[in-house]
Amino acid sequence: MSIDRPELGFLLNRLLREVIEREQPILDQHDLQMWDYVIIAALGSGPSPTQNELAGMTGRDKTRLIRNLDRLEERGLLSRTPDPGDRRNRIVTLTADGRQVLDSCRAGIRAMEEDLLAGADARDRAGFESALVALTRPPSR
Amino acid sequence: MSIDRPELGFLLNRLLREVIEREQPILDQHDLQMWDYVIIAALGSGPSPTQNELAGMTGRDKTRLIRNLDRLEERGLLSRTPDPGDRRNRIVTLTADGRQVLDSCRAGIRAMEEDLLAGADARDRAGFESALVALTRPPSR
DNA sequence: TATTGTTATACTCTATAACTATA
DNA sequence: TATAGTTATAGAGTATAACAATA
Repeated sequence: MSIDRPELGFLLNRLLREVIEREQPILDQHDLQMWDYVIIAALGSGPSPTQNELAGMTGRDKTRLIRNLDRLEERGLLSRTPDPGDRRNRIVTLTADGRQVLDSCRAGIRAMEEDLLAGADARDRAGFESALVALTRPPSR
Repeated sequence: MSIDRPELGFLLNRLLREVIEREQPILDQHDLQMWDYVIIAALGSGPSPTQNELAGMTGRDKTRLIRNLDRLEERGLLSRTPDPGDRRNRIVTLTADGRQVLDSCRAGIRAMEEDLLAGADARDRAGFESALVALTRPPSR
């Protein structure tokens, strides 16, 4: 049985907007749009992907990804190099500068999350994070 | 201290999209868009508001609200009547048909949520719902 | 012929500003 | 003059299709 509460969609929407609003000033410090951050965060969590793979990882359409990559490359935060194995592909890699910006954002965001989650009961919070991870993992679909 | 997990924004975004995806077939059954449902849900949870108040309640811009109200009124799910006290205002009220559609959607959504939340450990789930409500309530701002 | 990256086009959604009627 | 509701216009964001290079 469940507690009586507003619908999940309402609650999740409200909370996500709160998170986005709190992340904005952090990203602004590095002159990053939300999609820029999603992209460099994806690049910082594994081996360098092709643009196509990066599009799949981030959920951004491959045609819309390009503008972001252009800007980030011009700022020296990432580089695009042809794949020697298949020269149709371009491999996207985070530069040292890009890594530094990513780490700085991550630290700021982690601190923001700590502050936000402090608003919940400590025991509830543990269940919240655990369930959130479990529910987000796709059930073998 | 927190468990090691992806960022809140990532998790909340993924879960919200899952919820929206699962709600879509329910709303489709009643030929409702997401905003239509948000609107009739707001109308079903208190005294009949003016269009301006309804815009504030739902977060929808008052100019964009109008198209939704036009469609819903034409379908007989709500009515707009001039406020006798201030004839600039139009008071929006759910009709009996609108109430019936709302109740049907709510039942379907509640069942969907039960199914979705079954994917989490029962104890975690209690903390999840409790923390979600607590974190969504604006801290006196 | 199929695929990657790219560009161009059309379409949708959103934001802003005007208009009317009431106050 | 100011406000609620409405409409119209311009801008941003998005989807789709075409193109060049490579396989």
